[in-house]
Amino acid sequence: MKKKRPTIRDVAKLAGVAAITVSRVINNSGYTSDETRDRVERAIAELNYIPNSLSQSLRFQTTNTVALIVSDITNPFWTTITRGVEDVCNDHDLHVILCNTDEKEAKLSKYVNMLLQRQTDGFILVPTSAASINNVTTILQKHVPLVILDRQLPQVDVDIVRGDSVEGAYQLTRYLIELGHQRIAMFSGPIEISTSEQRIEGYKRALQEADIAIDDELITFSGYTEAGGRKMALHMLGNVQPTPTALFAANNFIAVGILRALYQLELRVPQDISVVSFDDLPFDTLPEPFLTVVAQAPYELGMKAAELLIGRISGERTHTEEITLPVEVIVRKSCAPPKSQI
Amino acid sequence: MKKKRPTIRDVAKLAGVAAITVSRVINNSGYTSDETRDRVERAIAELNYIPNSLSQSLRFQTTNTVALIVSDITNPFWTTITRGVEDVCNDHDLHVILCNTDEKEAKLSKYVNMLLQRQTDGFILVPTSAASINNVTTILQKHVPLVILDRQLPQVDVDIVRGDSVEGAYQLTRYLIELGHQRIAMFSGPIEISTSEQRIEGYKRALQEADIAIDDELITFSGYTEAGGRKMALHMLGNVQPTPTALFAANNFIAVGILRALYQLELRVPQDISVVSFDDLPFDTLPEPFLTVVAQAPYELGMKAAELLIGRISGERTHTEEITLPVEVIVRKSCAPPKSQI
DNA sequence: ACAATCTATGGTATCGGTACCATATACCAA
DNA sequence: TTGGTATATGGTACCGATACCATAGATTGT
Repeated sequence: MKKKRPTIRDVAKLAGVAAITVSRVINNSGYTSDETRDRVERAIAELNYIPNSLSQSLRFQTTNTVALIVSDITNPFWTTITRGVEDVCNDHDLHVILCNTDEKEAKLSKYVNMLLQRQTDGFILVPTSAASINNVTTILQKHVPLVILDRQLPQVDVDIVRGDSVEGAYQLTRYLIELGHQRIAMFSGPIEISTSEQRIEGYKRALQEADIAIDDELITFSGYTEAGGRKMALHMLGNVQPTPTALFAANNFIAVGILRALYQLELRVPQDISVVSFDDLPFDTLPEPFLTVVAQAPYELGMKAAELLIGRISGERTHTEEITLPVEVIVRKSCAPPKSQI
Repeated sequence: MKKKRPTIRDVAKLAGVAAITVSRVINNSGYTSDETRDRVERAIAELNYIPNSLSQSLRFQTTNTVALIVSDITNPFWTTITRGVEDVCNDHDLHVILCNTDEKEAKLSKYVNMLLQRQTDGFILVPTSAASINNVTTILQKHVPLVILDRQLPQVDVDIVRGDSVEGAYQLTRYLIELGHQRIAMFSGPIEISTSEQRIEGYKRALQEADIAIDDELITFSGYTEAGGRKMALHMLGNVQPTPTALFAANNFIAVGILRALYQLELRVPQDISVVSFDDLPFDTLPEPFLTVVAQAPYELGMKAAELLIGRISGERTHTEEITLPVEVIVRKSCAPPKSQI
């Protein structure tokens, strides 16, 4: 015997007016006499009435809600992006629904369907793999605004915001080469994801420019996770000869796995081996950050994506945009010249 | 000239049946002949129809949505809680809306109002201060299920899940005392928050038991932030005499600020000064975590909160529950006996 | 053979808020 | 006085899905 929440008609009855009059008072639209306004306001206060935005959304065909679908908010890279998206959206009275896919295509599909059913006004989405194209086209078919974040999808004409993976990987690899490294291992993320490919591309380009032969044995793949990094590091340092003198982690969590594996192998960083990472990791080492990284600007990525999306939603923009934000190498203490050269 | 999404009536028209028949096909309710079912399914496929859950929610008076309101998902403590909540909710086909208050009462109010208007089925909420009681009663007045997380509010009869702050602070302080520390500084969070009070209470109790006089100069307050920790540490070590030999951070972000301040002051941890923290901080120092902490189990906190909430929503439970989860001291490397005693 | 039951389908009202159109009074200008 | 406009309020339909009741043919039991 739960008491039902009061509706606009309950307020109207109590105030002795029609429902539409209450609506006018609430929204300050049309004409209302001071006296009626007063009575209505008293009735609203007495009943503790709040309007039901479900019915408003149903009428207006808009929910003022956008979805942000990322892989894993446990990673500070994504939480920072999230804050960027939220801050911009809140300024525009848009609410953000946050979803984690854990890089699973099935979870992505589930969320996309759910969110479409709920009449979400727009999507900011991180594809989990090339297969995400199905979900992307599902959204576009329904003419719902969509911005892709971080990872490219081939052959879809859609807005995208991302960091410059190729350039970042290139610069970081060059940095290692300039320190004297020749055997640099690349610990990549999943093979079908564009950021993986592009980071490998930048890595290869830097090697080629320096006339260093590319050894495919030095490139391995796994998830963008600590467990993946650890596994790859243990394998690489146990089985590949000659042993690499520097390790390139394709993201921050992979770097964590690598560092932990190296510790277990009793290899010191940077004295015995150098490590660099794509993406920064706050508090990677206290009191001072330790990892040399190429950092994207995640907050700005989120902001830009939100701005693009809002442009679409408002209808102010109709041409597709591809935004690539610059990255920055931050040199810290995880690298040294290779051991043999010291 | 945006094309409108197809409705159930469009499907019905195309299939040559009534809307209600389409509804029956979709929901597998009532009777439908194989032939009709076929026609309807073809029509659904052709139009790419998906049902509008807004109207369903309006009818059913339920949205299958719960809100999780925390202070800041940048802090891994809250993201981990979030994952616990999400995992349980997803198992029950509930969707989670995540909101950050940044510890600001105004943001909390804004979210609570918005979420109530959207007919959210339940709330899991971290109060920002004692003033949050207004928002809490607003929710309870509307008979919407609510579980308070992490921080107690006095004089409200409401479900709550939290870690054992008093006991945790007590144990951590005892640990320091056993190492020989007598002057232990407490870097607390905001003064009106229950976890602050309780951690101070545990700290004081341990001191009293050891017959160590409580020096109010050794207790300072600020936000649960890195900036707060830094500021408090610089003040404490510059102005208070005799200087404390051990520092107690009331949360992980305060600990970060402290460690960075100590680095700036060229004090080594633990050789020159010991540091402990409430709440763990993943990757606080790579490759191996460094801080000695008392850890709550954030994932479990989130799970428990979600379970309590679901019990309320389903109506299976009507009495209020207060759950206090145990905490655990994790000794690592940030503490040593006080310098003078070495 | 006839009622009872099963199977299949549709009409209408409803959830809560608001757009649209209608109505009615007051006031001013010509 | 007439007409036009500003002010104030209400009735009805609609957004999309579905519960409830109604209808009607097919099937079964006695």
